[in-house]
Amino acid sequence: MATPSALDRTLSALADPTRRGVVDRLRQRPHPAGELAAAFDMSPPAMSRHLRVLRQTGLVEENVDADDARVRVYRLRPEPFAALRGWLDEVESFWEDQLGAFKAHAERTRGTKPPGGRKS
Amino acid sequence: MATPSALDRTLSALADPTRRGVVDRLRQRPHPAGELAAAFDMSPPAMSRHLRVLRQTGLVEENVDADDARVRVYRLRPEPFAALRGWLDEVESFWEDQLGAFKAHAERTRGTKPPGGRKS
DNA sequence: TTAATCATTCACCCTGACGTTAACGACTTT
DNA sequence: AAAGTCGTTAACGTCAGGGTGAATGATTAA
Repeated sequence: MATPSALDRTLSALADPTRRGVVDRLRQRPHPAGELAAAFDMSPPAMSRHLRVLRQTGLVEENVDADDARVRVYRLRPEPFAALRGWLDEVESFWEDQLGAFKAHAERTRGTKPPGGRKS
Repeated sequence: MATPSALDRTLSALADPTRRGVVDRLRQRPHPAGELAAAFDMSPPAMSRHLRVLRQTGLVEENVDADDARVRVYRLRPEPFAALRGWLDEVESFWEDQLGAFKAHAERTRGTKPPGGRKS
């Protein structure tokens, strides 16, 4: 594939347990990179790469700590989550449609079997 | 990894473009495995493996066609999507909290409308 | 200035995921 | 019964993803 879509990258990023753990942890408060590495019992390079992935998908943003410029503080960003929700809404509208069609059908026919439409 | 969580498997399954394409396609109507393989220009074994992944996470279900027992028809299942939505709601509550705090602050500072609380 | 700290990138290994072709089982058709 | 079709599993090759330790850059502490 030419270039993975934003949704591709968002879902791949969130598929990794470590990265989703980071997201969950950042829900509480922003964290420095080193704290995250320690929290997940992982070497700094490994965590750095995870954070880069999250950064590249826009799931987190990096800021230099005001008191110590060596420290990079990470926090969540909302946009990719909103996009994921948008896709999920679309998919789940499937069942809304089904339910609506079923209700309409039931109302028309009164006490018959659910729709079993086939063939294209 | 002891055993990947249901959310892990759901997100990994959906991270693959082909599998998400299958999900998108199944939104229209149920499809036989062969139709899906053809639609994505992919060998039957490759599609079969994708479908197995989707099945194992509960994202799709397999049924034998009523007219031709060789044909396996796949359709979407709602549960894993609901679970994903649940997690997404939790994550996004982060910003609701932020917004709530901001609204509360604004309300303390000057007089504004009260927040419409919505908790699960 | 020199040493220590924070986080990154670099070079490398290694497992797992995805694709292919070949073989198989189940069913349908002739 | 024999041949053809649908879909799966088996065996194999390839490549990206994720881990490590070493080296680098930037900043702070001694």
